[in-house]
Amino acid sequence: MATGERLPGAPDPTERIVLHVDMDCFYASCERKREAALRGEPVVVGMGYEAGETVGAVATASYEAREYGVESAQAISSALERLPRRAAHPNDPESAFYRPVDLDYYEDVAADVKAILHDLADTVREVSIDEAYLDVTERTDWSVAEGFARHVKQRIDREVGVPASVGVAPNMSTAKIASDHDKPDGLVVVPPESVAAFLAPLDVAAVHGVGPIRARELAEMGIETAGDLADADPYALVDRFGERGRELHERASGRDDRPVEPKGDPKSFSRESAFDGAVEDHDSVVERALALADAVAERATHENALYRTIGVKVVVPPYDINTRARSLPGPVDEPDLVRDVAAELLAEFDGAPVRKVGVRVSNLSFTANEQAKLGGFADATARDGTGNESADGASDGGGPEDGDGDAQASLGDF
DNA sequence: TCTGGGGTCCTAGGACCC
DNA sequence: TCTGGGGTCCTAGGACCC
Repeated sequence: MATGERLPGAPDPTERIVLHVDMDCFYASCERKREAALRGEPVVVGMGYEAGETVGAVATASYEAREYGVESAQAISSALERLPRRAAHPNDPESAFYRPVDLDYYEDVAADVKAILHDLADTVREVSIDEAYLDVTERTDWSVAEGFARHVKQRIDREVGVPASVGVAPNMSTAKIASDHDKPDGLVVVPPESVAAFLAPLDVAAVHGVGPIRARELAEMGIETAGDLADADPYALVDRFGERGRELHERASGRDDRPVEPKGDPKSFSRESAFDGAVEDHDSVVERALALADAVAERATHENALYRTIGVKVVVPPYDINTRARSLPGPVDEPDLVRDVAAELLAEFDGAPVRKVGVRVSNLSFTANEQAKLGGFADATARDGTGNESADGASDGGGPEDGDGDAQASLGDF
């Protein structure tokens, strides 16, 4: 069996020290950072709250707002039912501050946080705007890992002013579960010898990759805790869930050999937009799609990405998701083609009621890379891409990602 | 809770190739 | 002619995550 097999000479994965850093209700924390009046109050950040807007959802709710049942992905109307706007009820503590999503600002704040993380670890995997894994095996030791993690939290709080939860474990999967375990402002350390005991009592849903559907299927198999999952027959899991089944079994058992490595180039860019209710007028749908096509193409151009596949997504009532895609002979950067192909793919849905439409480009290749490979261009325009790829200091408009040229701030006290 | 927006990975079937 | 086996690419859909 695969358990414990390693290539000769490979480092023992059980000896790694991995941190998962998860910013608490990040968008709400950012709003609080620049607006002190929001501190300690229920805050809801979302789309569709502006005057005249009707479709929208909660992106992030502060923990105070969550107490009232407001949660992310919730429809605007539901959130407002639970917590009306503070503006309309100035003296009612059972009301919330609603703020629109301001992604540019959150990205600025996130960049400050990420700079600290890169300073504190040799390897950082930025998973999303508010989440990252750090391999700190070379920077600390299990005996002082808790102090190290506390230092990470404190630096973020002191230098940026937003709270984070941190999990420490011998691998990414367990570290992630650990950071989730005591949110917000959590700090959970799970040393190698405690992994199994830590995971066993947790609900299966705590395992990354178990959503509502799989949780229900697992329950039907009598599997309710991570311990049950770890004890289950892996073949039965593979039967039911395919390769995912094996993966879930490994994660629930606290095994995860994936190295912490920087995220590679993105695989796709997409934009989508919901209508207020279902729209039957095909021209309106196409019109919306063309705007999305332009936005997607612009994004790709800006990221120096060529695309070979263009696709659309059409959501029809009640909530059926249809996707159509077409691949081109070779990679291109041609905004007009994105428009044309999108419109053609949508023709099939002429006459159908449409709730939501989206446009996507995929099969990406990055021109900066290819030019570098061809070796022709002496210019130093290195990559960037949303992920990162700490090249030498280049950062175009996209995502400033200071390559850790001058890292090593030392953490004296450890 | 009747549903926003941006992503990732996996699977299955069909076409096509050797 | 009666039907093997391996592989790749493409499309569509599903589940999940933040």
